[in-house]
Amino acid sequence: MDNIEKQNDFIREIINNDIKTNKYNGRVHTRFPPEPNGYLHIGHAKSICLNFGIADQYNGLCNLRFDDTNPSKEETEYVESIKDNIRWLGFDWNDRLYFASDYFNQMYEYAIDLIKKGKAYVDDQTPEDISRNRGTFTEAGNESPFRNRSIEENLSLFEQMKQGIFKDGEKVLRAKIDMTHPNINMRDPIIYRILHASHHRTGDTWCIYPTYDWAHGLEDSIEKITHSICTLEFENHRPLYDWFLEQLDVYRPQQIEFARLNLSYTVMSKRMLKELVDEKHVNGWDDPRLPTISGMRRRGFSPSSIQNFCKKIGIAKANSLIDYGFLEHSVRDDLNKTALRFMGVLRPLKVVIDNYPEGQVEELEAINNPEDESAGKRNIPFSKEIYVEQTDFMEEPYKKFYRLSIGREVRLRYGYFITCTDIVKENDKVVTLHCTYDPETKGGYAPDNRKVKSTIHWVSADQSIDAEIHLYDRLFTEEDPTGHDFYDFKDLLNPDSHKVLKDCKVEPNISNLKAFDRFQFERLGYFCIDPDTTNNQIIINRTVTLRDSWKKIQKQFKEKK
RNA sequence: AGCCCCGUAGUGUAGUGGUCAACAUAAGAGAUUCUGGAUCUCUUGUCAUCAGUUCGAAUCUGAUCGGGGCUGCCA
Repeated sequence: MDNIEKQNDFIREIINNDIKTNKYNGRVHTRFPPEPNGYLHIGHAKSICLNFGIADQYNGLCNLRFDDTNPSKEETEYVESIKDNIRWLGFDWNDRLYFASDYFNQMYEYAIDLIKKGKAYVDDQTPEDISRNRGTFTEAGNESPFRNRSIEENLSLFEQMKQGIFKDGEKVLRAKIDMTHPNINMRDPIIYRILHASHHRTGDTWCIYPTYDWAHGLEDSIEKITHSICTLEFENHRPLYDWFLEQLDVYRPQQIEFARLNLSYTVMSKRMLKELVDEKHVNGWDDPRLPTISGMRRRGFSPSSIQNFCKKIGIAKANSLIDYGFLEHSVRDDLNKTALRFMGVLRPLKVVIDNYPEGQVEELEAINNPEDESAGKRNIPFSKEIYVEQTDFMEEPYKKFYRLSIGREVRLRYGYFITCTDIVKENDKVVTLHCTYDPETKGGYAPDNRKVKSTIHWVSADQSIDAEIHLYDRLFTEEDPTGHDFYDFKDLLNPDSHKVLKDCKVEPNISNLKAFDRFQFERLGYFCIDPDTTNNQIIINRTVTLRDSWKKIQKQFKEKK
């Protein structure tokens, strides 16, 4: 709560000022207005946290409103996924679920009002002519030959548009502003177009649909929004937003723009994400490699890690590119405090403890979360044959390698000290380690207080269970895959973004977990149970590795060579 | 080229005329530790440039340079 109070940015500053000057009688009412034409991504999460967060902070309200003004792109599937995602993130719109399509009648009436004021006209020009006559950045546009029709004619033509007399593209309704305006958006923008398409909610009731510019401000006005927060590309539309509401003489919210989120090594445009999904470069909208909310959930991100991330990146008007590492830090930070710990071996290497009694199985006590005592303890089975990680053994160790090697003693986490005495190779590959254990070191402590250089994780061979573990890496090989003029972003996909490990061994307690449960495999990283898990096949996704200073040492070692 | 927006450590954000420019993260060094994790300490900036206003400028003014957006019947 304290950090919420302290959170400040230029938008909250505007709100503070509006409250001070009593601009909206102290009211704060925001909205999150997704178009249901795709799945939500982390960029939307930033906007959700902003809009719902502001409402919370100021004891205001935040509406969920679907901006469904284009029937050709929108689907009910997306509506449901968006609602699920917002709820999962931890926000609630209560009973304020709205659709732009709920206001189609009202928007139509407003359009008639605008025509009656002599501020809108029906244009018969072809799309090509309209475009040509709009002018360019440096040249003014030309007025349409249909611009000065009488109000009566416009009214009747607009009525006929609504009745379906005309074909798509044959006529449009335009605002009558100024064809020489330096802001191209003000050069008689189109506010209604003919689309003989079935709408996901209104069906075939309408064949004319409002454009964004016409609809958005009206939606905000109807809902008595105070602060209409959107992204930077709408900055040049603000004069229009204000113009419409002023002409109509209705309640006026204020539009405020902020910079959208860019994350390195991924793409954040719905069009591109849809392309990746449709062309099967990824396995659906919830592919764990995608920055979609559904994908991140499946990958193992927690709602609070995403909320914290959004809070920490801040709100500003400067375009920026956030390092993917910052997102990783946010999950680690959250999961370190909350995730239960287990042991699992990704690439098993068999270890036979020669002096351990044949057939004996003992239960060893392990701590569930060293950061949270209340998480308690659990037992894990130990026996003569165990698996350790292949990478925890080196036949010819680097100078700074502290783990297993012939003659080396290490601690098995929550187990015993073991010393490697011999190795077995097949085709030059180490397949089995022979070790001895010190019975005095049960639980991981040596009575003589001798130290051991490292502690490694393990699972009992017979008592472990099999699992398929999926490892993920960045989706693209370039920091900004859309920033290249000569490459299509899909040419920059990382071919190694998804690896499947089929022979993993994990401790038996894992079988108690259910789909989407998040946990840590000690020393490896944070993981999550994949929803495709069945009774005979456990599938686990790796969210992120632990910070790995060994990787750095290794890199330095290789560079020195 | 016209209009609009933006330039503070590698990255991101704060700083709204007055102590050594703050915080987070990353990187590097050290301490500590039964996760090479976590934790703790230290190190890392011509505040885009130039000129002006002022006793005093990251903060105000102007110019320049650099980045982004805008010519859908998309949002």
